[in-house]
Amino acid sequence: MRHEFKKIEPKWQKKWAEQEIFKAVDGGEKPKFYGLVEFPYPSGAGMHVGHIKAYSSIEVVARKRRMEGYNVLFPIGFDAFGLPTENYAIKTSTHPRIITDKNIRKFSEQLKSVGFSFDWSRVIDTTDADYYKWTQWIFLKMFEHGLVFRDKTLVNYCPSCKVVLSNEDSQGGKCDICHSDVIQKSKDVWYLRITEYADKLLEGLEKVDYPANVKQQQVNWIGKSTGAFVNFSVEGIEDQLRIYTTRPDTLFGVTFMVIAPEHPLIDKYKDRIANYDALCAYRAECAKKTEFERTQLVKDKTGVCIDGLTAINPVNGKQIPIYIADYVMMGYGTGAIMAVPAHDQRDYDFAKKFGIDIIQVIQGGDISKEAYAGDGEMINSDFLNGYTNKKDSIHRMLEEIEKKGIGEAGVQYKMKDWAFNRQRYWGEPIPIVHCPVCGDVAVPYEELPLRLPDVEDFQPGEDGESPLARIESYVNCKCPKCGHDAKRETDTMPQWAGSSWYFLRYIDPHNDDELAAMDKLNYWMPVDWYNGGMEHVTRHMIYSRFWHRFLYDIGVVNTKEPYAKRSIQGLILGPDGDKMSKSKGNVVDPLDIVKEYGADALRTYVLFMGDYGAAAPWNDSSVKGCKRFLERVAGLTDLVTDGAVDPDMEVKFHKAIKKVSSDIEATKFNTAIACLMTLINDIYAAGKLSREDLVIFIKLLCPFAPHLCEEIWESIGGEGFLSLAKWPEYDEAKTVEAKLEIGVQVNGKLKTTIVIPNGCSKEDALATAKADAKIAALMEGKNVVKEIYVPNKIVNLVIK
RNA sequence: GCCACUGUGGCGGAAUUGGCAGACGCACUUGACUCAAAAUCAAGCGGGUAACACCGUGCCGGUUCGAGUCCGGCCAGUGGCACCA
Repeated sequence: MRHEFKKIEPKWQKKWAEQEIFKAVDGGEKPKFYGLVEFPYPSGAGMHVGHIKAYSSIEVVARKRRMEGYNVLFPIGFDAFGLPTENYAIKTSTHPRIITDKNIRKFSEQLKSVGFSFDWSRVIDTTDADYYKWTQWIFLKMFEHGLVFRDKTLVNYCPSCKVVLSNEDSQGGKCDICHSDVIQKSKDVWYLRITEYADKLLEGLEKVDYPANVKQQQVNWIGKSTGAFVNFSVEGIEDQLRIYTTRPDTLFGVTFMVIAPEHPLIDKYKDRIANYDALCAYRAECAKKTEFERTQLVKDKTGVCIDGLTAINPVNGKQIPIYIADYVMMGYGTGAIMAVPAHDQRDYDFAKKFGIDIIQVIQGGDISKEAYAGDGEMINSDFLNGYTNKKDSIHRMLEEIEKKGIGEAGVQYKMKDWAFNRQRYWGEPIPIVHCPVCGDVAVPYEELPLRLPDVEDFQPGEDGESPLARIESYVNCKCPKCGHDAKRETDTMPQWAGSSWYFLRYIDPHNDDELAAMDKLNYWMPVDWYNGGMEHVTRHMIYSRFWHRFLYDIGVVNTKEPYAKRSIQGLILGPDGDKMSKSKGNVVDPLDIVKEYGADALRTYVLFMGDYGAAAPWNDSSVKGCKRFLERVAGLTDLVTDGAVDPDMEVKFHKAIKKVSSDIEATKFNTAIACLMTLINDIYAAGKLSREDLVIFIKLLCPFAPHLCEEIWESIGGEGFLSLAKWPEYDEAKTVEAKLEIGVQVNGKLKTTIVIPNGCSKEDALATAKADAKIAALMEGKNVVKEIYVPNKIVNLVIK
């Protein structure tokens, strides 16, 4: 048979669609498998080869599971709210709804042309009011449970996109969307109290099957530290200066304190501060710096001493000066620190610059040169002197602190609360009404969805106001509580909202009464296997785990964690080895590949190109290699002959079933395909194969190249769809050859190989080895000191 | 600076976890077929040698009968976090 991919690929795609063979059924006797891939953002550029690689892994697993007799849910949808579409809408004066619909159509066609076995009856679109109704519903539930709050604070603001960004969206001080510098701006911000879930998010990681580096990154992101809050009294004022430290046991080494430039203490006591103007000038200077500049680790510390406020060290009564400096951040801890220059490099640099005393309290290092952060005996520390164990000295100091009532043990997280509003049009409207009498009032649940009104102009306001703010009919409303004239919140939710729960909606996508029915959730959840990119490990995954855990806590879902298992795909780089980008002109369009080599070749190649988790450059010639392989597969039909079973070939097939099966589970798709290539080489070398063996071969290949395998199945009179046929099984006893070739070493160096029967005794193996002419020559006139035989693996003779 | 990972032919990458390094694919070379080219088929393909020997998994050392794999110390690179108190 010839491999006419242009003819057979559309043919089978049509048949699968018509007979809906990938449609998931809720419930039943079969075991369930819920495979999930990160749904695409339907950009105008269309599908990227990266999408193909990302989806092909779970595609292969889902197809294998179906053949193994599972009831499989493998859905797809579109994460369609967001800035790129809105920016395109502004540029082209086209409504984002029109653009989104067009892009979704294009994406769907493209996905279908690759033959992915998605259940197309469950497609969701986050911009569909029937969908975002439930996004809003979850938000209101969080509001109801005190997880939503509003604050006027300094936020990350992108002056180019005119939008407030979360920390996650402004990593490195650059806007995640347009990459311009993010500035700090005082704004009214809606927050989700994700920090309240920090411990639950950490705890949840213990039971899930994520790659170790993924877990590690999430742990780092949450950034839990344990330490103590200590209150320092300040001479002449009522308020205490509260600090957070991880080393309360170094309290005797405190020689100054530092507060963040934005610390409220300064304005509160400006009358007592002699150099208030200088402090304000310094503060203005800091505000000009971008977050990025400010967080650069610099030796050259800046700051100003507060003239008029002096703190008292609560353990020894010493007077200590207070500085403001921008190396202390308002956003972490209490925005104030006790500085121990002897044992913290930042404090050390600051003390050196400002000529402040450095008191060593931990023995070790050379503090004339740098701070000592290691362990050692406590010195100059009164009752702590002589302690050598960090844990013990911290414990002892905490006792003292609590006894004196000057503080308490506490924890801190690097993770901050989630800034949740955006001053943009193309997002879920935040269902809150501002009433002059009642304050912030939730839109009643029965009024959901709160629909996004149509507007003509999507341009954000100059002062960073949402385009919705200009629509009076939308803004002006009555308070749902008291009926007073009120105004709607006009900001929308961030891009991450819709993707924080989408996997739940696939389970029950058309339910008008609930986000998903509990019996269906009970059946399908958790997601058994979720594949995606490393870039979503700290944002989307943390957010969705947070939402899911909240929904669990209020009894809406049945599992604490949404994803039982996570895998990560590596990037596909351009043929030049650089990251693919339009500007570099090294982008590969998957549709071009489908046209030239076929969907099966494309699918096979993206999984064959290398270690699935690692980045690898695209190589057109290698795609050709995969196409060549598929042509040889098609040619197998011409080799089918009746006849006796070839025992060598039988072992090869059983080994292949075993390897392909286990490699798929281990995301080692490259070696699974290589194994089939080796097998086909062996078949061609033999020049024939049985019909039964051909069936095994196409079953093993079917998850990778389903169109061709279906076509072969049909051509040899197979019944029904191969995609639903039974996955082959192997017999462990038949995976081992009767005779094995093993290496023979002399003094640890390989000299030759011998053939021995499988499971042969040490004596026989050694005798065979010694009988070998080459080995015999090497042993001539030498004594054998040691004889090693590792069964079925190696013989090593140590001679002198 | 901190955390995690990686380093193997001309290239992408294998190596049952301590047991024949380089599977499989690409590229390349030679031959067959062809008027010719492409495609296909056959053979070869780490270095070295006429052939052996021998040398080879970033570098230095160690453990072991045996190390790509384990240990110690470097070097280089990737990803993430980052004045986090």
